[in-house]
Amino acid sequence: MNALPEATLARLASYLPALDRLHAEGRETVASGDLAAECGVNPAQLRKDLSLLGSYGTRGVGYEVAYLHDQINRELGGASHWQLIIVGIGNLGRALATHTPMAVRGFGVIGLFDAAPEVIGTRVEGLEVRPMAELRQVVTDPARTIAVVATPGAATQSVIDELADAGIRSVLNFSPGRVVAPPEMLVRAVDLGSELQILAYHRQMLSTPAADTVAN
Amino acid sequence: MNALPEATLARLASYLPALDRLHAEGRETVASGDLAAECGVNPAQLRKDLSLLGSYGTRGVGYEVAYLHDQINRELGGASHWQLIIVGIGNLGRALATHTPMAVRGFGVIGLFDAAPEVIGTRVEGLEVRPMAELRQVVTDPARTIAVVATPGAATQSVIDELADAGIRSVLNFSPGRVVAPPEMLVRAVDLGSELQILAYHRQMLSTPAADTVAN
DNA sequence: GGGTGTGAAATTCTTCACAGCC
DNA sequence: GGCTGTGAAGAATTTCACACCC
Repeated sequence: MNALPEATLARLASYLPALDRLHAEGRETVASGDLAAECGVNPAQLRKDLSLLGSYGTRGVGYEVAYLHDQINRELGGASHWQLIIVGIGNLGRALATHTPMAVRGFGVIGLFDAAPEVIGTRVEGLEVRPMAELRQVVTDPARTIAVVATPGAATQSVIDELADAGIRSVLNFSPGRVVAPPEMLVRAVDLGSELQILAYHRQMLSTPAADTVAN
Repeated sequence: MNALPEATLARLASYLPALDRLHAEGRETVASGDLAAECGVNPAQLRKDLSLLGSYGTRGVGYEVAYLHDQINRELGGASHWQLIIVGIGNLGRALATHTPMAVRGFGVIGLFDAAPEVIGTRVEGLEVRPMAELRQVVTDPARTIAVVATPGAATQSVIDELADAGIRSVLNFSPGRVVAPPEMLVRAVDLGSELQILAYHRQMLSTPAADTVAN
C-alpha cells in the first residue's frame, strides 16, 4: 500500500466517527453522497479517498458501514493497538486521559506521568500518576507507545528528552513552543490557540464584507 | 484586504507563537529563513504568506519581530478583542479556560457554563460556572462572542441550539459528533482523536518500509 | 553580501463526468 | 435505476529562481 496523501489522511480520520454514528443508528450500508454530506466533503472526493484503500464499495448499493470502518481504522494504524502514555496531568492531561473517543479507536492509556509531588500518587480513571523516573518500568514496548505531552511550556523540552532516552519515538505535543527532538522521533504539534484564531478570522471575513466586493 | 487562502491562514497562526518566542529572546528582526526553520516551512512560502498581508520586510535585513507579530495578529482578527464563553466545564473545559496562550492572543474568557448542578456555582480562575439559562445575561455582545463547546457528545446539539437562540454565531466545537447549525452560525470542529490517528499512521509508515520501495 | 517580493513552473489537491457494475 | 471507481480537467498550493533593494 502506497503512502496516503496528507489531505486524504485527515479526511479518513474524520470519516470514522461518522461511520461510528451510522453504525450506532443501525445503518448497514451507506452511499458516498450520504456519508460525504455527514462529513462535509464532496462525494467524489470521498469515493476517491476510499478508492485509495482499495475497492470496498458495491455499485448501486454503497459501502458496508462496519466493514468500511474496519478497513479505514486498520489503514490508519488504529488497529495496531498503540499504547498511550500521558505526560503532564493538569486539566488538559486529565481531559485526554478520560477522552473516550480515543479509547474507542484502539488507543489504550497505560501510564500517566507528572512532575508535581501533589499530583503523583493520585488516580485518574483507575491509573496512578507516577513520576517520570518510572517511565521505563511502564513503557515496555517503546516502539508501540505514543506519548501525549500536555505539560506547561517550560517543562516540555526536558520531557521530550526523557521520552527520547526511553526509546519513545512518537509524540503528540499539546504544549506551545517548538521543541528539538532526535531525528527518529516523530513529533506532531497541536495548537488549540490557532484553531480559535482561524475561526475568528473567518467570522471577521463573513461579517465585514470586503471593500473590493461589488454589491450584486 | 482580500480573503486569505485557507492554507496560508493556518500557517500565519503558527507564526505567531514563534514570533512570541523570538520577541521573548530579545530578537528585534528575523529573516524568512530563520523564522521558516523555526516553524517548519519553506522560506519562500513564508515570504509569500507575509507578502499577502502587505510588504512588511526590509530587503537585506528581514522582518521586524514585534511589528510583524502585530500585523499578523490584527489580520487574523485577534486584536478585535473577542469574548469567549466556554460551555461544558469538565476537564477539557477547565483546561481551555486556563489555557494562557489563548488569553495572550486577545481572547478573554467572560463566561463558563455547565448543566450539572454540582459544577454550577464552583469557580475556575475566578469565574463562576453558571447554568445555560443565564446565557443572555453574560453575553452582552453576541456578535463578538465565540462559544467554545466542550460538552459530552449527547448534549452538544441542544447546546448549539441554545447558543444560536442567544444570537451567537461563532462556535469552536471540541465535542465529537456532527451537529446541525443555522446557516449564519460558523462552527469549527476540532477532533483530538484524529490527531492521534494521523500520528499513528505516519509512525506506521516510517517503521514499515513500503513493499514497493526498491532498496537504494 | 544578504534577504525580500514575486512571476512562473511544478506539484498536489479537488471536482467533474461518465463508463461500468449491481 | 442507482452508485462506485477513475481518467481527465480544473483549481489551488508549493517551490523555484531571480530581479530588485538595503
